[in-house]
Amino acid sequence: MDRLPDDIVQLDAETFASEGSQHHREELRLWLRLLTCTTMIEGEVRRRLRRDFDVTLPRFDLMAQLDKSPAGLTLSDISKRMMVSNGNITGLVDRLVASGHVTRRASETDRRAQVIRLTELGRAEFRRMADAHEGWIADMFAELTRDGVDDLMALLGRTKDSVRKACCNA
Amino acid sequence: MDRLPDDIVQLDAETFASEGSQHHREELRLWLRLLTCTTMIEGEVRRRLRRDFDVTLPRFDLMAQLDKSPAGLTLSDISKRMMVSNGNITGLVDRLVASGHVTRRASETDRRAQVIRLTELGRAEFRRMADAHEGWIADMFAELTRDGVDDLMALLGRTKDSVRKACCNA
DNA sequence: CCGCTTTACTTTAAGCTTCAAACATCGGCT
DNA sequence: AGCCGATGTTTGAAGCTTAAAGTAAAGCGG
Repeated sequence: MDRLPDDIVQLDAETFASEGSQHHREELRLWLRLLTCTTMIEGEVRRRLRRDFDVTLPRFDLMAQLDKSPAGLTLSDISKRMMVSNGNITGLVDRLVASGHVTRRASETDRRAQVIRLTELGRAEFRRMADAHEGWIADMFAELTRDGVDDLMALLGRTKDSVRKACCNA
Repeated sequence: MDRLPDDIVQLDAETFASEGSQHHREELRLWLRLLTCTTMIEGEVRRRLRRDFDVTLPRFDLMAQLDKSPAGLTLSDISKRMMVSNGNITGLVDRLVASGHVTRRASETDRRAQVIRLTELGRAEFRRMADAHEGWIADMFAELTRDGVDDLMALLGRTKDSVRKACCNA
């Protein structure tokens, strides 16, 4: 019987009126923390890529995708994998072609599509950057234990599934 | 004495030639997964903010900071809290002033600084958006258990500390 | 009080990003 | 063959973002 007042208090506090119809504070805090972690790492990687290799993060990311697919990728492929809009990729590729890091060539099977590939220069530069990059990332996660890394990996896997369900309702 | 060979093997594997000087693959995969989660959520939030409220994510984020600080914030405060460059905030605030969502006023104690505050319109609109936003986030994390949320929170807390040490060497 | 460093902000150039609209091509269907 | 919805790409406008350089004011140590 003396449990009830506690529940009421929780819903009745001033937080209720000012916050919204439900208390999803925990998830919100979780999201903000997730965003903070990503922003911190991303910012540092961006800074170091520019400082050490004079390259932007989007250029690096695009080259990373191409490095994983030696047969080449279409603009749409790249767009899906990088999770950015397709119009974005057009300009990014334009600039990478101009600097000699990638090539565009017409697809042989689809006259709408173009296949983008790393040039030798592009691949060589990417390898150098990727080496350094891998070390930076390792450093940033260095304080996590082996189990910490595994646990985080698993939890983020579940998060990804959860987000996918909520967004694509699939 | 028989420890030595193991260390050599570690550096001598074929991963060495193709990957870099150490195998930090796990951390790299973890980072990519973290980035994927954030990108998915951020993209969906951006899309919904635009669709339902015709507002951009940076504008929403800035208003969120101001909502948390009713006394107002200087441009530098905002810049630090949002973890974006200071030049960025100038333009963002300009546009928010133009649309009547925030006010700039000179600081009374520091003639260099300006205090930015939400207007009544800004606060009202932010509240509406924040309500919806909180629900969206809750939905996206809905498949995580209570413990999952707590564990993730804790692990990301440790990650944040680790990143901070690696970046600011402090 | 002067000079120096730091802090607050603005400006510019270059690049990134999205969205929406336009266009070409593809593939299936009749 | 011809239509039609889906897919691949480009374009343009608006806005976001950073880095770097510049101005102004604050604060500190002589």
